[in-house]
Order: sequence, then structure tokens, then C-alpha cells
Amino acid sequence: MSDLQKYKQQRMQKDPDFWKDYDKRFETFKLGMLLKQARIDAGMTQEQIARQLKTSKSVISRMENHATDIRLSTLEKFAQAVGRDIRVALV
Amino acid sequence: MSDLQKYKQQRMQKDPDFWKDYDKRFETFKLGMLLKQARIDAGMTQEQIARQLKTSKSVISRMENHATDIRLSTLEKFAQAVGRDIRVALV
DNA sequence: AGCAAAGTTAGCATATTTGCTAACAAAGGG
DNA sequence: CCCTTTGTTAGCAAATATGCTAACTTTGCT
Repeated sequence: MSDLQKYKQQRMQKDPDFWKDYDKRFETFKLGMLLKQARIDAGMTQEQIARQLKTSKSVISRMENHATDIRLSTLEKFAQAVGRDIRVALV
Repeated sequence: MSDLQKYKQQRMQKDPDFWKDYDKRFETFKLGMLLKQARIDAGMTQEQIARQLKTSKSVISRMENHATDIRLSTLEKFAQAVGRDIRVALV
């Protein structure tokens, strides 16, 4: 089962009304998953990322889960911590 | 990592002050140009964009010139105003 | 089961963007 | 030139992300 499916199942059980706002939150969710996947691909824990960004692991967790919006600079810092770079384009 | 990035890293250690805000300024510049170009390509004035975003033209000008940082939601709104969409990726 | 590492969340303080107004500058047409 | 449109900038208020602490939960391991 994919991470996406696992996430949905767990979230539905805890928060049955979640599906109502699902579409609204989907973009946020996708970004969080992108970050989480990048971190896992780099084989790092949230705390390791946090140390690189000189912040605390709670900040990282929020970025991956609850962030409603995010600044480009924050995204950039996260990317560098996992040894990558961001690309933003208008398509 | 590109040669430019390597050079900057080495140079940054020797000369921290000069390169202090280099990345930030350069990214801002690039982003501003991207937005401005997108607007011009769409054949729109800053005021037209502003009306779509329900804000004032000064906000648009600042985005294109002086914005030091920007939120993804803001970028997204701008993109929609010029009939496009943003794509953000970790590369 | 018990323990430790990893991850989540809430509440509050701080930092920064964003929104707004108003004045000014630049560019172009009559 | 004069006038209009377009673009720029500063300063302030409001909205929002970010930073931090601390408690809690989950996961994996022995």
C-alpha cells in the first residue's frame, strides 16, 4: 500500500469529516508529502533536518503535515537540508 | 552541485560579508523577472493583475521588484491571474 | 512489556509577508 | 509640452508563517 493510501486510511479513522475538506487541503497535503518523501529519500529524520535548519523537529513535522502555506525561503532551506534544490516554474 | 555553487561556498568562507545575501537577492531577482515576464506574455498591466487578485498595483510592483520572499499561495494567485499555474519541484 | 527514538500537536511569542494609501517617477500619445 | 497611463516606492496596519517549549503519541527494538 502506498504512503498516500496509508495516510488517507489513518486520517479517515481519526477524523471522519476530513473528506469534506479533502479537496481544499489537497494542495497542502501534496506539498507535505513531497517534503516528507524528499526527507525519507535522503535517509534523514525530522530532527536531523531541524538541526540543519537550526530549528526544532516540531517545525519540520508541521511543514510535512499541517502547513497551510509556506514561504519560498522556507522551502529552499528544507531543500538544501536534504541536499536538493527547488525549482519553481509557471506552466 | 554546480561549479558556481561550489565556488560560492568556498568564496563564502573567505569573504562572508560580500556573499551574505547573494543567494537571496539573486533568487528574488530571478523570481521577479519570471513574474514580470509572465505578466507581459499575458499582455496585462500591473493594475489588471491587481484587480484580479483584489489588491492594488503597488503590491504587484513590489512582487516584481522588491519582494524579498513570497508565499506559495501568493505565487499561485499571481499565476492564476495570468492564466497559468505554478509547478514546484525538488530537483 | 518496557524502553528509546522518532514523530505529532497545541499554545504562545516573534518575524515576515501582505494589504493599503498616497505621493512620486517614467513612458507614451495628443 | 501637457496629460494619462503605467509603474515604483515608502510607511504603516493587518494577516500569517515561523520559532520555541513541552507534553503526548507512535514506532521499532530487545
